[in-house]
Amino acid sequence: MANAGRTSADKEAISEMTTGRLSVYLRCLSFLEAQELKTISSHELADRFHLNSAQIRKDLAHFGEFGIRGVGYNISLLKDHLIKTLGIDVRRRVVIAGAGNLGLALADYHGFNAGGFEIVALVDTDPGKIGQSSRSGIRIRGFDGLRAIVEQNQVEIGVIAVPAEEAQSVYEALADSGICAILNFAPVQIRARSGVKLKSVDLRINLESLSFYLANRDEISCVNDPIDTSGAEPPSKR
Amino acid sequence: MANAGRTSADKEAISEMTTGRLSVYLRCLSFLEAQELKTISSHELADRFHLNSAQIRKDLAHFGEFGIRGVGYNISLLKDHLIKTLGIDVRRRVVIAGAGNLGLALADYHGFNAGGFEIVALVDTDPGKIGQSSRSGIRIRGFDGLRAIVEQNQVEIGVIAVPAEEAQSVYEALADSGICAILNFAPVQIRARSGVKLKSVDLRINLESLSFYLANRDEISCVNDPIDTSGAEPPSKR
DNA sequence: GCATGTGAATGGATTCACAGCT
DNA sequence: AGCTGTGAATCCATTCACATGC
Repeated sequence: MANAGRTSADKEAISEMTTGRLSVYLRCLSFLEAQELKTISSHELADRFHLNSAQIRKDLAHFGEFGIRGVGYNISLLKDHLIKTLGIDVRRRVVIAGAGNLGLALADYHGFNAGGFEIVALVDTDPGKIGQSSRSGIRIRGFDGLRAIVEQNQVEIGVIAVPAEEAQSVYEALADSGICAILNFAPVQIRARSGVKLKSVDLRINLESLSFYLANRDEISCVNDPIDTSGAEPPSKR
Repeated sequence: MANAGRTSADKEAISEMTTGRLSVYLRCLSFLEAQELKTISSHELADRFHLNSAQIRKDLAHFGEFGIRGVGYNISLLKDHLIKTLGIDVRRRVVIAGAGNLGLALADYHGFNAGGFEIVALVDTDPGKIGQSSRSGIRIRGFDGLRAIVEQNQVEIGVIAVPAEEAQSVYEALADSGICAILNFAPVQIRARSGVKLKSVDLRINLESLSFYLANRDEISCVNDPIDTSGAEPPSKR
């Protein structure tokens, strides 16, 4: 297949700030495409979705020249490009560790079961849960069977949805099973091994942040925020 | 009540980066307190939890002088101080809009029902759901009754757990009902009104970020990340 | 001596503003 | 003309390093 410009093969070290925004742009583009729009300028995109046009251009420019000067960006072309860049043009299989409330909800969460992602199983140690299914039909299997599940289904992503105390050992087990990208929902700082990407989301922190606002709003210049786009840690300052 | 040093009454405009870390420090301190430790230096705290000691000191210094030079910080004193600063020394009541998978899971999620937060109800428009309860017993009530629920229970925080299309109007309804701090899980950029704090969490973005890593790991200097601490938007650049 | 609290220095990320292309 | 792509400028966050106080 002929590939205009470069592929994403330049090793410029893209920041997570940037990649997070790529996801946002992808959403915006899908929305616009659904409205039959053909092209859009970075300016209009910025206006519509409360973004900054220069930032959009800069983010996109990391991955090749994709706009047309004087015109803007072709919506569906750019969308496809972002899908490829984000690696969700191929199916990414996911296993969720922990079939508690959160794990079950994530398994049935539409955003986790569409657009390139497929949850192949939940795993849990509780014998009472094993063999059952989530509402939408994702099987709950034994935690022991993890490695087999991962191998048979080519699972690439693991989600940690277990209590804080177990999170570290579950991380290890997921990593041992061959998974090398892990999303952690337990409220602990997991000690990550190199080569196994870790991303942590702490739901409680967000509530606490709102509480802080409520407690201090008089003295605070109220600032609202866009979708959370994360920050990265300094390259292994061990 | 005598109040050593200042209270949090200096209007220095604390960044959300900072407040997010306060939550992290609070976790760490609770953990240490459970181990009967009495004091800790910023250095040791940094070592144990992979943080930066100067940053810890700077973050804490925003809220008064709380350490003792040559010694460190008194763990339980500092912990109490953080709890007050974060405003979770008083009970913060929460209502969740949307009794789908995510809403139900959040309602039963331990982190949302402890440490100062109390979920008083789920609300939904689906008549089939109204009257039922989540597994842990949170009632599902009609969306119409929102205002009454908010007033009777002094609800301060709203959580949006509805599909993207409905998120904006649910935001408006929550704001109209008197709530002024809202946590949004729908994958859309909500247009916030001033005076009503909005924080958005996009779960899908995190998966996409991992997918990006998988698709580009060869060309990327693998960097792992700490707990997501969010970023704030420029002060109303309307 | 040791650890805090903080100005100064560094490092990133965002924004500006314009050269260059269509 | 209009809009992209990008160096330069700005802003903000993190880190350093030391004066200050226990």
